[in-house]
Amino acid sequence: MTKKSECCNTHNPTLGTVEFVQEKMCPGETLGDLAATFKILGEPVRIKILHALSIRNLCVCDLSELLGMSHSAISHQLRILRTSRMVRAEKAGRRAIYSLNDKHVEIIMQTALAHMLEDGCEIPQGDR
Amino acid sequence: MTKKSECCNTHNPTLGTVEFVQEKMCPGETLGDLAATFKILGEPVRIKILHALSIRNLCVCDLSELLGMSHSAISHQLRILRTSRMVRAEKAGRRAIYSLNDKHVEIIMQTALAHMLEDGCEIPQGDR
DNA sequence: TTAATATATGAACATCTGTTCACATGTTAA
DNA sequence: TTAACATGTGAACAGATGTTCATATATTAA
Repeated sequence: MTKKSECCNTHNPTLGTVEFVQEKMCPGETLGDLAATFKILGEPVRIKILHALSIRNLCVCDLSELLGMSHSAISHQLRILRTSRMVRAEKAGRRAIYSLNDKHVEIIMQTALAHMLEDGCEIPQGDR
Repeated sequence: MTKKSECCNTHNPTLGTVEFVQEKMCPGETLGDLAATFKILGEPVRIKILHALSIRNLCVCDLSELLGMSHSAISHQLRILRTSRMVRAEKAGRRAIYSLNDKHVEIIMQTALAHMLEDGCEIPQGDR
């Protein structure tokens, strides 16, 4: 019998397929956390902050100057990155020196960058 | 002399630091593209769609059933994933069978997942 | 042809999100 | 202490975004 779903009024999903995939899928919570991580990385300002911090530890003022944005805007974004444990701050006098909290984010960024550049963009020649 | 920046009214960035980092940074456009990629991955629904498609090719109706969402919502999200070349659709009768367009997205997701699970979450023990 | 199925899409709407603005806290210099 | 500096944060605002609703197109069944 074709399954009558609650969400689909008039459609008939492929028989057995949904159950098959559902069993093999990661928990929804895990995928949600994964999406949350990507969401934080999905903002140009934040990516630039993280990328800059991978080169050298910087204070708010340096980042503000580097990215051409107000201190407030930078500080708000840094708070998001702090909350998600991607960066940490260390007080040095009246400055707050920010640095990457671990190597994970950097590796994820580098992995994504490598795959992004691998095809489609600026490298027309390739062996397939 | 301390540099007077246009964006900073009263702050003085660390001398020479901004120039040093600026030279080593990737082009802003590249980082923008990277953020755009992450932004698409930063939505739970889209992550779930991509994850499901990494297990088996599925039609809109299957995804709708699997994720408990309307066909319209799924279709809208699939359009975003199609536009960004993460998935592709193949017509089979009146169905549209969706599949991952390349292996890059899957690898990026797996990399991020591995690093996410490595520490802090559900694995208290670890060798450092 | 007619009806049902499967998908696609524009418009409206509500929500989320990033920036600006104003202000507060804390530190250093005079 | 007083003034300048460096950062943090709440509120307001504007722009981005995802879902729903209605509708359109196309395919299959009757």
